Amino acid sequence: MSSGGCSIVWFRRDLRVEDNPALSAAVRAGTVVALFIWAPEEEGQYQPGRVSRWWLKHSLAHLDSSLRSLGTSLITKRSTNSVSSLLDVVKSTGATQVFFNHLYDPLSLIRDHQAKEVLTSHGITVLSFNADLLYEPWDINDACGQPFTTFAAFWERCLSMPYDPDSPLLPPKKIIPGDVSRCMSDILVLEDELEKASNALLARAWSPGWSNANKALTTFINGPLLEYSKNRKKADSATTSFLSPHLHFGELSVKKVFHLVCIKQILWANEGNKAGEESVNLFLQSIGLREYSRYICFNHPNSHERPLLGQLKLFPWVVNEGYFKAWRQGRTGYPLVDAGMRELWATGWLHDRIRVVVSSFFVKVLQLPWRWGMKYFWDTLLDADLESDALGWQYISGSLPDGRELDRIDNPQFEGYKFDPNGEYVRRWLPELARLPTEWIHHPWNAPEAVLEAAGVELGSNYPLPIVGIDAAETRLEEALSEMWRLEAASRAVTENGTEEGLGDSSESTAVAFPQDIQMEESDEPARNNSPPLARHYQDQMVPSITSSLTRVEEEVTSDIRNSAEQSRAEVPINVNTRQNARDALNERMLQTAQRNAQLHYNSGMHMRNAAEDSAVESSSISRRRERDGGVVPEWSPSASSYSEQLVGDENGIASSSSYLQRHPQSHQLLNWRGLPQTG
DNA sequence: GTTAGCTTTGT
DNA sequence: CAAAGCTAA
Repeated sequence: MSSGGCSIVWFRRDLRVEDNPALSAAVRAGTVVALFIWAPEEEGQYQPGRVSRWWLKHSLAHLDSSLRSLGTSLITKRSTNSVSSLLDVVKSTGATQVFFNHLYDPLSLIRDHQAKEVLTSHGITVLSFNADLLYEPWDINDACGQPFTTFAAFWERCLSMPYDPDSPLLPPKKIIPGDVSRCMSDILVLEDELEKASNALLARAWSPGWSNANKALTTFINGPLLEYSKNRKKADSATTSFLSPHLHFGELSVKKVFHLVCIKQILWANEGNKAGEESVNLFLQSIGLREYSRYICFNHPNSHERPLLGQLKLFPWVVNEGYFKAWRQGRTGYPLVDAGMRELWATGWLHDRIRVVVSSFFVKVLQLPWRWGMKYFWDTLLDADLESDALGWQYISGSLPDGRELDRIDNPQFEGYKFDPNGEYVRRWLPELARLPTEWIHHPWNAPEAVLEAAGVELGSNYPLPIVGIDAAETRLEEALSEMWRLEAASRAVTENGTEEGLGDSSESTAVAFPQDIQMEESDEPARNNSPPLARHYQDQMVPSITSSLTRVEEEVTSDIRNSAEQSRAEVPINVNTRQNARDALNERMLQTAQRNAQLHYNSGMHMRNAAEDSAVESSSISRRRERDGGVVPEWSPSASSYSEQLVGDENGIASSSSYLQRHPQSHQLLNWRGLPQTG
């Protein structure tokens, strides 16, 4: 009956009332319906894991109570199709506008575009905003108007932009509720009975919710931030910001973090506090990496499943589920790695340094396919974040132009003495090694028999011997790299012979199916210090097949692939599965469209900056403009869009695109590791 | 104390 | 590879 001007605010990973541009815009426009849609099936294989859902549950409750104190409440919907649920809510509330904030992961890019199209075709006004980043990805380009391809250059540009990030918005003082009398909330089941027991521990260490996020920020800025630079090497870290899960769910605005931290930096700079200034720079850099992860994802929407440097597609990963299991359980025989993996399993948390240690070990010593590791992180981390994790794993696995070289193996023994010099971290998480002297704690396999005996360590029985020696790993890695170059040369030869699709298309991601039985057996549970055992309930995190399912059409195909992959899992196919190719082509088209449309849809919601800044984008990709809601809204047209095509890369996707490589002088460093043979 | 030359590290 | 850190004259 009411509301000519009822607006829906579609909350996603922006679970806050403060500095939430979509919410503020809706409040300004009139009555408001706050909506959250839970549609995990849409995320394909990246459905949130147990701890992630635990966080979400509490964050939503917190948001709801904040909204209630402002005059409305959160409508929740359980759905398998966000867009149609959105439309249902529009109809049942009589809303005329839908506002939401941007996301940059590949699935959201497509879904949000669909949402915009469908709603617009129903005569609904849709506006979207930047709530997640300091600057939108399309605002950060090099001198030629191209996206950056190395982090340092990207971040330097961000920090020297001619205009500051928007200042944070205050929370609304009051919200006038829309008419939801015909719109019932669904109860969301984000945690089942078995999981409750496991999750009970989490609440001791973490407090989800936007106002708790603000408290965590204040605590950090007034405390550990000052020593951030000094402490960053310690595995045992009460010294990190602990903001990542808050940031993942958008409980905390990055713009606000940036703002407050910069103010602190100015203060310290005035006092001549060098250490403080340095700490702020380092902390901001980690914020920058988060920005960069979105930037990479937007520019290369396949980066969660394809290496950005093409030759990695042909790397002969070791497909060994035994290794994978040992890694997950913290039974690799390398104490620092094992301690990290057990901490991850027990708490859903890992210091950034240790994430690098365990993932580097995974990729370089075990030589397992990095996407397996990434998926495991996704399932177990409290702050699991697709964009950040993709960036991290690509960095580790040598598939970024500015990442670590693949042939440099980090030795967990030496890293142990660097990050955990007194062995305290290892002792906390590996009780079976607790009595070992520090001298041997990071390499028990070298310890004299008598020492081991005195410490109650029986290698091979209560603590494993290293499952792979570092020397053996180095040898195998070199061989693998030669093999990769051999395949790469062969692939190039085929392509140059004029064959349409050569080897190059048997992408690594499709060749290596994810193991199906990721759950750990009860009996093999790693020992854990004095925490009560967590109930093992992992079915909900069972890993599906290899592909991201972007569409329903595709999901059908996916199950076929799963079956065929079962049979030949250990093989890196030499020949291209034609069905797979068709799927890839479909994906490619979807993504191209999505990219193009993302360009459109983001442009249409963005706050206009100064004209000069925008003109580059506008002139290349926008042909018409029209007025809407008093704002100038650019409109995209295909004929004018060379820009978005470049973002996608060539027909082979991001990974193998020569254009990507061409823009990377450094990539050739990768190509030249130790003069590996280019042929045979 | 300084510094060339080597090792480590870094997104 | 380049910058930073370290060592041995």
